Amino acid sequence: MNALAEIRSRFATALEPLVDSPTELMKMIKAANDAKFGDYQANVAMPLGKELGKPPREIAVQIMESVKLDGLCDNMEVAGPGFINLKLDDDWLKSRLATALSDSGLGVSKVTDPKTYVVDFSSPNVAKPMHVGHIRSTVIGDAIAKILKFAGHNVITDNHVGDWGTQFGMIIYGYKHFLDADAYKKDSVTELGRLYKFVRQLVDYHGAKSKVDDVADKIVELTGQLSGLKEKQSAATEKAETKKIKKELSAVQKRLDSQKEAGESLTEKIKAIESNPNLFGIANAHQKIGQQVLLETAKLHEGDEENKKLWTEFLPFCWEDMRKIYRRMNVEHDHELGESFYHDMLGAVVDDFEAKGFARTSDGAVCVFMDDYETPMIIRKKDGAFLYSTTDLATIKHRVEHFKADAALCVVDHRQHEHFDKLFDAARLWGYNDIELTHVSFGTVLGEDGKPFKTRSGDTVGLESLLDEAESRALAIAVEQNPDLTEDQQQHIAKTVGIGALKYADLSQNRGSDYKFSYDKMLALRGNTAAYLQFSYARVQGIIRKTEADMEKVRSNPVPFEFATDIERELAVKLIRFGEAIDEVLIEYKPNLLCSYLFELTQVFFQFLEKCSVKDAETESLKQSRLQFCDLMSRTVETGLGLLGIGVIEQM
RNA sequence: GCCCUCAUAGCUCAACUGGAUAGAGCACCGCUCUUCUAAAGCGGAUGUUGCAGGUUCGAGUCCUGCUGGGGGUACCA
Repeated sequence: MNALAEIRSRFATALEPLVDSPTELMKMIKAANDAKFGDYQANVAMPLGKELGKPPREIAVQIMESVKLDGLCDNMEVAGPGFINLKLDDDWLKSRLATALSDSGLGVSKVTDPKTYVVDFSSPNVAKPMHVGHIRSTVIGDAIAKILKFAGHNVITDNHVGDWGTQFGMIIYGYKHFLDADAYKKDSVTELGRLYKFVRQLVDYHGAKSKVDDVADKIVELTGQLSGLKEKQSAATEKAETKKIKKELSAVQKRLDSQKEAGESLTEKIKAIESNPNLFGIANAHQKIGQQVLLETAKLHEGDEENKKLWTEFLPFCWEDMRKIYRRMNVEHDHELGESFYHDMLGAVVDDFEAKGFARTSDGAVCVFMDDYETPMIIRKKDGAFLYSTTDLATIKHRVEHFKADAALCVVDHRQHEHFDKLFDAARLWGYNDIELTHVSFGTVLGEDGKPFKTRSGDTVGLESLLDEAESRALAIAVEQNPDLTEDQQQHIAKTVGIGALKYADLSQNRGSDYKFSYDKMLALRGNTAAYLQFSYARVQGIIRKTEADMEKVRSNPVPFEFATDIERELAVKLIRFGEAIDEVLIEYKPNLLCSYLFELTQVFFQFLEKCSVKDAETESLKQSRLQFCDLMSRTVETGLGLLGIGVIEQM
C-alpha cells in the first residue's frame, strides 16, 4: 500500500465514530500543496465542522488525537482553519525505499480488484496514410493500456481499424483500371498506395467540378448579405439592434471565410488535374468514377466474389504498410478486430433492437430514439446499409461476451463526444449495464498558427513525415552533443529521443485540450520534455560507470538509506510517490499526471546531483545509500517512461 | 436555433476534481563548468484566472447570465 492509501485507511478508522461513511472524505486527504506544510494534508475537519456543528479546528484536534499514525507519520499539526498537516516518519520512508529497491515493481502494489479492460486505440483506416490525427489516439491509448497493466489489471488492447470502407472501393477500382502489373509484382504496398491516391485524386476532381459553382454562388450570396448587413449596421440607431447586427455580421463573415477556403481548395484540386493534359484525359474518360467507387464498395459488402477476393489479397499489404509505422512507434495491439470482423453480426444487432422494441423505423431508417437526445441514433440507413454506430454496438457486445470486459475505453477525438454518449446509452438500453463504457476523448492537434495542423499546401500532415522530422531533428542535436560517439550510437539516440519527444509532447498535455504542435518545443533540451527525463537516466548510467559500481551488488546487499541532506529526504518522498502517480492517472485516464510526476521527480533528482556527490561521499555507507538513490531513480524513470511508451538510453 | 466544450503570466501549459500565498517550462536579465554529462543547477521579474452576479467557512474549479474561440447537431466515420 502506498503512503497515501495507508494514511487514508488509518484516518478512515479514526473517522468511523464521527460519520456514517468516511470514504467520501478520503479524497480530502492528499499530498501537501506545498512542501512547507509537510508531506501530506488532511482537509477533512472543515466539511465535518458544518455537519457536526463544531468549530473545524476543534474537530481537527479531536481527529488528531484519535488517529493512529504511529510508525507512519512522526509529526502532525493543525493549521489555518483546520488543516491537518502530516509529515512522514523518516524510518518509515527508509523502509519503503528499501522495499522499492528490492522489488522489480518498485514497491508499487497491485490493485486488489483487478478488472478486465479493453482499450481501443489508434483505429486508423487501412490503405489510407496515417496522419497527425492518429498520433494522439495511438500514444494516449498505448500509455493508458500500459499503466492499467502495471497497476495490475487485465488489459486487452484492440485496434478497431477501418478495413471495410470506401477506400477499398477506390483501390479495387484502381486495380481494375490503372494497375501497373510490374510495379504491383515488385512492390505491392507502394503500388496499392499509388492506386488509392490516384483514384482519390480523380474522385476529388469530379467532386470539386460539381461543387465549385455552388461554392462560387454561395460566396457571391454571402458577400451580398455582408454588404447588406453593413448598410443596416450604419443605419441602426438602437443599441440592441446594433448588437444583433454585429453578431449576424460576424456569423456571415465566418461562413464566407470558410466558403472561400473551400473554394480555394476545390480550385487547387481542379488545377492539379487540368494542368496536366494526360491526367485531364484520364479524368474525362472516367466521368462517373465517384459512383463507380461506391458501387465497387457496395459489391464488396454484398459479398461479390471478385471484390472479396481482391480485398482479401490487398488487406495484408495494407497491414504491412501500417505495421511499419507501429514498429517505428513501438506500439502493439493484442487484437486488430476491424470493421470487417463485425460485418456479419450487424444484421442481428438491428434485428435484436427491433425485436426488443428499442428501435423503430423512421423515414425509412431504423432508429433508436432516446429521451435525452433530440435526434435518434440510426443503426440502419434507408438504403439498408449499416453505420458506424451499428458496428460499435456489435463491438460492445463482443467485448462483453467474448472478452468478458468490465470496462471498455475508446480513445477517440472529442468531436465524437455525442456519438459516444448516444452509443453508450443505447448499449445500456440494450442491457449492457455492468460494463464501464468510457470515451477517452482528446483535443485537436493544432499548428503554430492555432489552426488544425496542416502542411503548407493545406493537406493533413502524414504521420510518417512527422516521425522522420522528429528523428532528423533529434539526430542533429545528438551529433552536436555527442561528437565522439559512433554514427550508430548517434542514430540510436536520435530515434529514442526523437520518437520519445513526439510522444511526450502529446502525453504531457492534458488530453482534453487542443494543443499546439511545435518541433522546437518538443525537442527542447530543457523543460518538461522527454529529453530532460531521458537525460536523468543517462546521468545515472554515467555515475555508475565513473564510480565503477556493481548495481546488482548494490541491490542485493542494501545498506540503510541515509538522509544526510534535506534534498535526499525530498528525493525519497518523491520516489515513494510513484504508485500514487499511477493511481491518479487511472482516476480519469490522464497520462499527463504521470508526466508531471516524472518531471518533478527529475527536477528534484538534478538538485540532488548538484548537492550530493556520489563518488566523493563522506563515508562509504553514504556512498552506498546514494548509489541506491541513483538506482531507484533510474529504475523509476525507466519504468515511468516505459509506461508512456518511451525508451531510455545509456549515454546522450 | 439547440447541445457539448474551452478561455489561467508575453508564449506553451499545470493546478491532485471545493482548500492555505494560483504553479511549471519557454522567452528575458544575471550567476555557476580543470569537479559523478552545462541536454544541468541557482537567483530575478511576470496574474483583477474572459466579464458580471450567485452558492459557502473557502471558488480558477459549482450555479446563472454575458462575451469570445472550437466542436457537434437523423441516414459520414
